[in-house]
Amino acid sequence: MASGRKKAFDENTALNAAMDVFWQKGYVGASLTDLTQRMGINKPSMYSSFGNKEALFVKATQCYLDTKMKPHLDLLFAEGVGLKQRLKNHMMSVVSMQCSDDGAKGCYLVLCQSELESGEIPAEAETLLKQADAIPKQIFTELFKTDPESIELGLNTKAAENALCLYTTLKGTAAMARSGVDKAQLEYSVDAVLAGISTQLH
Amino acid sequence: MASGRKKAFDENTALNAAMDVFWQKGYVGASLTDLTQRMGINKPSMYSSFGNKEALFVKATQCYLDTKMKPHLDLLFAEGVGLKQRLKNHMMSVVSMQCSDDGAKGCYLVLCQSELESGEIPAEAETLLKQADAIPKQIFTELFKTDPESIELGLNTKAAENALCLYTTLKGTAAMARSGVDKAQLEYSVDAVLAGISTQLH
DNA sequence: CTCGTTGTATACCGGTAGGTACAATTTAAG
DNA sequence: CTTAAATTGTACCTACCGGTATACAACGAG
Repeated sequence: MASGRKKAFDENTALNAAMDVFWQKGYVGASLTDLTQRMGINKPSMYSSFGNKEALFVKATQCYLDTKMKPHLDLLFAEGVGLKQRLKNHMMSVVSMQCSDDGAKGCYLVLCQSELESGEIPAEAETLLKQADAIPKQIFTELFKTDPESIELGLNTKAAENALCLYTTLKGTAAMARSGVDKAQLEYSVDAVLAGISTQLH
Repeated sequence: MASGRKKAFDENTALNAAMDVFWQKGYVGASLTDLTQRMGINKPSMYSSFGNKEALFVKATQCYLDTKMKPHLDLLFAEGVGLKQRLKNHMMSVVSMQCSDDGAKGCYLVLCQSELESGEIPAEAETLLKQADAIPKQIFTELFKTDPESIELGLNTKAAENALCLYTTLKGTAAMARSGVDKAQLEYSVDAVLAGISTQLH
């Protein structure tokens, strides 16, 4: 009996705002004052809705993976597009987001990496970040191994190797974007890497 | 008259220790407790010798540029070595350092980049970091423009463009190394980029 | 030795971090 | 309207941040 006062804010909207703050400042750099202000709520509301800063970070990270990272990965599996073009589309999509003016910049995962290494991020969030970090690697490798076009081109033997090369290059673009490198330069880099791989395999 | 007590520590050793801490944790992440503990001194000694945290950071960053960054750049100007080989030596040297077990990892400049963007680094240090960030770019461009072999290969017209590509790729390797990518993979990436550039120019 | 100078050690300053106790307020069931 | 459950805002907790006042220890000149 009795079901209490209604929430005066939307949890999902608030979570998106928190994601942006973490994305801009990292886990340690984002203070509760920063977070709650941008979320439009006060601290007790945050604690009752999300648990604590760590739990909020975990949920915000999951939100990033679902809404920001997945669209890029989907381009790798677009139907009716050749392997090479899909790879390019995928990488250019990442470059494009990194260089856009709206929203936060830089790779969420790369941004948190230094905090991971110095042990400033709690255990549960650390596990999630490491799992998320492994996703593109797995997908790239899997794609190279199972894609018909890849096998036809004789790429299967060097699949893992090439997947790793693309994956590392892709991760690099995030750091470059955050260093103020512009879009054209990044696209040129992506082209160069793709050309390099083609050369080595033909 | 009277010349006071002698210092019980070596300033240069202490500065190197401070550099390592900043390198691992960034400017904001490195607390005075972290710093002074690793430097083997207490806070008043640090303040009397270096001024404050900001001044210490500026000196530590200068130390990084002189002792860590310069050796890599020197490889670009080695005598009796071809341009392509010098570029490769230079990039592999960076990869090698990033993947070594001793000392801190990652690019000092990339590490501090997020703090730069969120305005957490004081003005003087910010200027120094931005200048340092521009050095490799300038050197790469200059090298492409003035190197006889480069001109002979007809690279001069696309010099700046290629320099930027190499520069961005190089910066990317630092982020990759910090993400746990191993040495062989990074070397493979460097090879791919160099191959890609050769393809585009011949 | 005395004395001024310099470095070291401890304890402390105001400010802010993450987190919480508590009272006031809103809601719906009875 | 009463009442119990849930959310809200304010004020506060301890811990640590960068920075410093102060007392003490080590030195060299005279």
